Amino acid sequence: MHISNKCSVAVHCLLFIHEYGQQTRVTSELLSKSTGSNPVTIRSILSALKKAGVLSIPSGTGGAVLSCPPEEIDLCRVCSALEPDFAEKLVGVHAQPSQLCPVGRDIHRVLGNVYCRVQEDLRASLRSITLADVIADYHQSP
Amino acid sequence: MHISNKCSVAVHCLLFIHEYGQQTRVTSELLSKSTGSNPVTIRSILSALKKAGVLSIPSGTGGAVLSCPPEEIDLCRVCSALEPDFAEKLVGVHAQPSQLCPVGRDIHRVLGNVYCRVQEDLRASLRSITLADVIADYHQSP
DNA sequence: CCTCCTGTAACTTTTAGAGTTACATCTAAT
DNA sequence: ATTAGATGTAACTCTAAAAGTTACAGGAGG
Repeated sequence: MHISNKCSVAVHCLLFIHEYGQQTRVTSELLSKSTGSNPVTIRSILSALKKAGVLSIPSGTGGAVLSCPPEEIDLCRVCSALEPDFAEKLVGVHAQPSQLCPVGRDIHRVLGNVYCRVQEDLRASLRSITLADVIADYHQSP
Repeated sequence: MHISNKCSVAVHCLLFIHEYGQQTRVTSELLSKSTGSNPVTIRSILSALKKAGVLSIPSGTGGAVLSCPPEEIDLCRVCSALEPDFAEKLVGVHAQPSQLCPVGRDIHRVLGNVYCRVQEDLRASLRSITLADVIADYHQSP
């Protein structure tokens, strides 16, 4: 029923890297402490973001830095990096409708058409929010 | 990462009831056969839709009928009936960020602001699709 | 009053997500 | 060169939410 919290952890990491990436070597260990997730999960998230061209990690020495201006890192890009077909999986579909029933035979096609619009709307919504927005919000007082 | 497939089963049931509710007594047993879900799950779904004023079920004798024109049954209403806070749960948030870290202390507030917009967009998207659309699609040839 | 249905509660099964352990590999510094 | 500290991944376990299952009380109509 929800997009996995990897997305939230990823945003947390990106914000952290933006704030401290210049001054500190931001390792998976450090991000693990800050997020409360374990280092392996962090590494798999950073690895996915790296493949998506969002950040880079000097091999051997470590320490993540953004390789893209925050305005160009939108949430759709982040979610896609973590889970390429996150939008398709948004709404679950029952697997075994009866093929003997006219409704059952057609329901997958019908739901596919319907959810397709919802998926595109979701992607558009996520595209409209960038890391720059998150950073701006972070710097506002509570 | 997804809205539970109850939503899909619910749409399946509503479509089935619209198509056959006049001629047949549509019981949870029958819907169970058509959807491939078990009767108790069906009953809990129908029960929720009943509370939302979408359909009615004569007590004792059974057999669901729509109590609302299909144009007024949108997917947001269906999802809300099944899971009142489905939109809030859309994107998972990591539970234990470090309170010792400036980013960790604020991340929940920031993510709340960000996801709020996504949630409202999702609701609007789901509101734009009604059972009438689903029925129209169903009656189109594949 | 007997049968068929719904409404629910309690328990079990399943499964996806996250955590854990382990280790190969790379780089820089000593 | 060797060592220390980092990433990249694979394999396994743990956990929690969703769905299935069993069971039974209660209403309506023949």
